[in-house]
Amino acid sequence: MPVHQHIRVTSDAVVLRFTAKDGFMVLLSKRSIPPHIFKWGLPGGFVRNEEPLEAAVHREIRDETGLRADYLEQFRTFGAPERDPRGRVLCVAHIALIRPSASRLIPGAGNKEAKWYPVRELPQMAFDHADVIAAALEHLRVRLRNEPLAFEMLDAKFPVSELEKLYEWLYDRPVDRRNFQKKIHNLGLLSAEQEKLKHPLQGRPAQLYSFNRQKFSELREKGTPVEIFA
Amino acid sequence: MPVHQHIRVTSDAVVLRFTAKDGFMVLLSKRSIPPHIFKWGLPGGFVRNEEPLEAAVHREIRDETGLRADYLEQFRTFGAPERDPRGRVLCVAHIALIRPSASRLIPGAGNKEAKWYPVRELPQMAFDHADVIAAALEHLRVRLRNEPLAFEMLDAKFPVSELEKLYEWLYDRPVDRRNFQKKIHNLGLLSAEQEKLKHPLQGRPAQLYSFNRQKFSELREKGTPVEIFA
DNA sequence: ACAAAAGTGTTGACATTACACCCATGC
DNA sequence: GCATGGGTGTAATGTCAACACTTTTGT
Repeated sequence: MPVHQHIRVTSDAVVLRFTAKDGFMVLLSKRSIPPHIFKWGLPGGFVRNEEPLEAAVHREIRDETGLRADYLEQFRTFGAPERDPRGRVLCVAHIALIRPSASRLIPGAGNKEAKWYPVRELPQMAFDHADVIAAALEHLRVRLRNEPLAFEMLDAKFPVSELEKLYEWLYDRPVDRRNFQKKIHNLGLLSAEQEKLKHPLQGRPAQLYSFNRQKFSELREKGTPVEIFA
Repeated sequence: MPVHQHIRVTSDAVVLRFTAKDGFMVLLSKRSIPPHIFKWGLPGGFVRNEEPLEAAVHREIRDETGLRADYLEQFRTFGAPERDPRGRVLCVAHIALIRPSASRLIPGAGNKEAKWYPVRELPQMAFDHADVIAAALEHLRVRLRNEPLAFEMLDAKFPVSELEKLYEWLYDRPVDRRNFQKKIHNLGLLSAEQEKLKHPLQGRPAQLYSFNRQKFSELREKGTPVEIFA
């Protein structure tokens, strides 16, 4: 039991939101203290001694931005010895997903200056946080093929096209609308809602669907392989 | 920058090996000090202040068991506040894979008593290490579908049946021998070797193959989806 | 009427499943 | 020659990719 070990630990989050209009956006907060003062960094910070890692992330997101993530998952710990100039600091990195309707930043709700940035146009980043974001997206690309995480980024009711565009954006390739609809409907994971999209900017209003979580669980229980996206 | 944070960090490994004869085995070392003295635990230990996480794992595996892992990958950090009675101790957990030919334990090569245990018949485990092993296997089940990690658990030259049995064991279901061969050969990832298996216990000697890593990289580069196992 | 987005069906290519017999070797 | 595991083909089915026109709405 080493008395001499001196490693500090932060719990940080790559908070992501998606809209067809803006693509994937990541929530950053401007650092107000050194090191890397005035650069942008991931919401997060030092874990308290008795605090679970996930609780720390939720607390930091709330304090720095006023938001509450709908989904949170740890994905990797960054531990390169030189990643923080203050000394050895591990970063337990999480992916947090938030629905567009819950992602509005209310000025003054958090203690820091926080802002959504397009994932493909990041500002000058603190520490190795650009790497962390890149790793988070790569992790998502793996997870979204088989896990219904995309639905954590959409509002409760959504048009199929929104889901499709999410996948198109993430894998950066065009998807055939007809084939996508066929596949997603054959899986039976979507339930049609009464309503149609109210205010399309242009064009025919879309049918709205919700994710049938129950159905998904049933398929999983039965061991049916569920591949949402190839 | 909290002077009051007091969290210690270990880097631990679920070291796995596979043979058709014994299935998946995990390398455990017997604890010689409290807490959980005389129980079995994962090889691993406290990270040094300037030491990368992976280096710490390799060092601990070597010191405790005398072995050297062929493949090492971090997969999750366990951080529940009460998981260690000594106080807050995070466990950065890794999966390590080792080939059968490199997995023989030489008594006295490590400082501790180390032993291979069948993954399905674990002894009394220290800390939450049984959970860590379960999570590692679940992680492997996801990774082995698309990543060529199975080849890190086989010797350089192996019969197809060995690969097949590895997948059968991990996913705990029978696989059709003919279909498996067809699929794996169509992917083109195996190169036939000159030799055949020398000393089969019984039956016809098997053709030996090696993993064509180059070919795999080419497919990846081209963006061809490579699904090794459904 | 025009612009914009939503909805929809068929076909050919390919991949997956299910299934049974012969082959090479050691004893 | 017998026991053991290795090697192989075909037919039916299901899945995926490619492809274009019509519908509904707002302006």
